[in-house]
Amino acid sequence: MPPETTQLLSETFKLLADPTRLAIVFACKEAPRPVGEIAGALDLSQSLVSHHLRLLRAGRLVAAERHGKHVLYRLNDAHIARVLTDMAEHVAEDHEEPHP
Amino acid sequence: MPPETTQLLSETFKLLADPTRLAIVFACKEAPRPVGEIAGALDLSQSLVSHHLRLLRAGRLVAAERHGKHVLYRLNDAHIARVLTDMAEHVAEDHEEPHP
DNA sequence: CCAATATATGAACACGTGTTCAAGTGAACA
DNA sequence: TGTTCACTTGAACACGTGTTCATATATTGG
Repeated sequence: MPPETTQLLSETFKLLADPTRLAIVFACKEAPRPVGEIAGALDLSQSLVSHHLRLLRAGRLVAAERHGKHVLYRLNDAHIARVLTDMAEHVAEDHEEPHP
Repeated sequence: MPPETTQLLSETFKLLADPTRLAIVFACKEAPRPVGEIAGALDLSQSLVSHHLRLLRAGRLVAAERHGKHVLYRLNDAHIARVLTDMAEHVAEDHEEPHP
């Protein structure tokens, strides 16, 4: 495992490591959504959502596409969706240790 | 998507969001390894590795098992391994935009 | 071209967290 | 039993980063 790969990987995980940003990612998981709609749905300022989307786009977790006045954001590829699903399943598993 | 789920998910991703910690996780991906061996392989202090493993264990990303003097650490479940694999594939994809 | 809507950007503040150094447990073997 | 090896824990420092407020860019309609 080369250190530069570890570095890049950790930076990508870092993008999912903030609750607000993660909520934004989930918000455009099913269908591409414009910034304002995401902000409205999550009750966040447009500015904040835009800042986060900028980072997410830089890390290639989401992709943007312009439609008239709106800019639609979507997940970048299937890997991301799978990572989200698998990690969601992980945390969904119950935390119980078997009772001795 | 309930906010508490988003919170928990982001905290889990946060554990993978540090290069050192991520390297430690990868170090015990194939086989369970004692702390000292991980520290040696990655050229980190035992203290630092132990601190990180504590967090990783709290987040149930790794599990510990005592073998005599040594404490062996391994990945907690298959979800984690899959998340690592998928994300590694994601970052491995080339960053090229199609040339217009 | 001007107004209006939608998104992006910049600066600055407040806060969490990775790291180190030092000292504390705990198991094993003589 | 006491010494040594393997690991854990605590305190303290330095640094990155999420958020807000204010301002800038871009695209459509009149």
